[in-house]
Amino acid sequence: MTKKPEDTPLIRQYFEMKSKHPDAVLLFRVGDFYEAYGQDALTIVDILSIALTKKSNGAAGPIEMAGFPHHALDNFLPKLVRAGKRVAICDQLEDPKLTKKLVKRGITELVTPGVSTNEHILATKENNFLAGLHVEKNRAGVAFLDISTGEFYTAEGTVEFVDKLLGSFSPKELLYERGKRALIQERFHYTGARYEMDDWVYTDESATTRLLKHFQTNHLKGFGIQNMPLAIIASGSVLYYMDMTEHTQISHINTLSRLDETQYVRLDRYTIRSLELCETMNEGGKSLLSVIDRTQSAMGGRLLRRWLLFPLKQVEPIRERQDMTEFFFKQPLLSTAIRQILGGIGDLERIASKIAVGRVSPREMVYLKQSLKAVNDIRLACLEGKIDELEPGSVLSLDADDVGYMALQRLVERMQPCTDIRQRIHRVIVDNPPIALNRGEVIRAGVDSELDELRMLSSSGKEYLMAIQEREAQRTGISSLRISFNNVFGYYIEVRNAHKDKVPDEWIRKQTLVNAERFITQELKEYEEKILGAEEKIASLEARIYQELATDLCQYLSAIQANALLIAQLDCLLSFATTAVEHRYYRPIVQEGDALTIKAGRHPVIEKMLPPGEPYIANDIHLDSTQDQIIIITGPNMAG
DNA sequence: ACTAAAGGGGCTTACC
DNA sequence: GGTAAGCCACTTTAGT
Repeated sequence: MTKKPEDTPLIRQYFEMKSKHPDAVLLFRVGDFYEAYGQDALTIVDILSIALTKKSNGAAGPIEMAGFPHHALDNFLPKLVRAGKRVAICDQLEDPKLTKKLVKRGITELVTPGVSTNEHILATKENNFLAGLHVEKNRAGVAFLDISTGEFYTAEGTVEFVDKLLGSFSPKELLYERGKRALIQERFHYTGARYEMDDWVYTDESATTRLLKHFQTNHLKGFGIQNMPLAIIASGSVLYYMDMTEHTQISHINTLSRLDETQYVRLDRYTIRSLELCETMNEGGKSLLSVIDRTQSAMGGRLLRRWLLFPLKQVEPIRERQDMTEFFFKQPLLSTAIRQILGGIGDLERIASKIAVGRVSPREMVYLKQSLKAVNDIRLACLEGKIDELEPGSVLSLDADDVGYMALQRLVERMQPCTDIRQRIHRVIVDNPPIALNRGEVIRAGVDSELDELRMLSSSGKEYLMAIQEREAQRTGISSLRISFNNVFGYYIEVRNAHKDKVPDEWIRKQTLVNAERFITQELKEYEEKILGAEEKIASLEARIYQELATDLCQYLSAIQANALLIAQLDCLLSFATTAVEHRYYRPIVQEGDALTIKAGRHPVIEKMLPPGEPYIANDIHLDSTQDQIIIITGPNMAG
């Protein structure tokens, strides 16, 4: 009888984790490295072009292995995701020092094309939507979620309508019920990453429960979807997927917006593509978006793209946008000031999301503080005409009766000063913190007395080392004697070879370099212990205080998000005004009816693509539903 | 400018 | 029997 050769405990642990997500590549944290074994090793070697090696695996014989240090995850993870892989990240869950056995490990995140908070995977001015789809007969429900910004939308309607939404949102990943692959392939024109989930997820009850629990509410009326069973199921399936991919801290997803069929012109994917709204079909071309995008902020950029893909249908909201654009057009001083301030505003939406998922960096926190201050500056500039950024102390006189200004005021008044958040961050975090939170200098002095004491201890220890250096230099007569630090020996005394003979007997030689020798002494090691001990405590204390602040900020997420949306709108409107000035665009008169009249019209993209010096020949167009229903345009089809 | 070692777990091998 | 030393991906850093 032959016994099946046993894997070693580590490899067994790997395949245990692997069995939870068999369709994902598993990156397994072992010490400083993320490792993959067996088939996964072969896969990542192929995608990442790294070396294949092997790991001994007891009686079962060596197993394929590949890996990279944990700090390189940001480089490699996006490559795997872009190659269409689902990647399960498995981390160590306990301190290896506290156990003699194999360290406990667990999957902390499943990264997929549609679920990513990693900025190396995300495009700044583009959303990263995950879509959930549910079809029944001729109708379908759909939900779109961008976990990196917290935006969550849903809709229900004919298959044709939902297919158009898929075209406009262009999600990076599509979820649907297992077994419906053929049906979905036949009815929808989606080509990206897809994932099938169990049928029990697609029941009204399971979805409703999930939505109510997530939003902590008693009914779905507040979202206006109580009579949209397919939309409810689609939305619920998306939330289930968050759970499944270990994204459990998602309090930034705090509302579900119903996409209203009646408000927007529906564009299908062919129209979007052939009009080259966002992307061009040929090399070196320009999309309409790239020609008109003068937004300064990331969220403005994302909103402009959405405005372009969801053209308004109703006259009133169009006019309101036009009024505000015209106001900016007529106020170059204010516009310039605001544009400048906008340029200094960070990605509020994505910072808010990072706070929620617990991955905000110290530098992002300071950026948040500065950005919220900038929001308030814009508020004051628009409401009171204060343009300190441009000319300190000067105040513009704005026409209070201007319809555009009134609309702008209504928008800006909703911005929140967020003084609380700004003060909290300011009180706790230093002005120029490091990106990462590992070795100190993040928390401001005076925040915590224990921290201050430890810092004193550490710095006085260092001062004492300098005193030792001076004393020993005098005692031995070695003037070039230096005390310094490295990770191998800690603190040591370095002596140039020229003075080798003057070294006292009690010094312990540790290392010989080409033209110097390194020694330690009893005294040095004693102080080293004090200093390193203090530094270790400083690091853990700082981390604790930092986490407290980060958790505390979670209660303000919706205020930050509200500001982000208002800034995005303002940014888009200002971008329109900027483009209008630059390209000499005119404000079209929009009214009910079906006539279209263009006088001396120019195609925005073609005009930009002309070689320098070549004039654009503008042309007139008139179309309506009674007299001039058809016109024939000859030549290259570039009339727009 | 170039090279070698460290980084940290787990496993094997060598040695007492 | 236990313990110490060697190994291993990639990147960074220290040392030539």
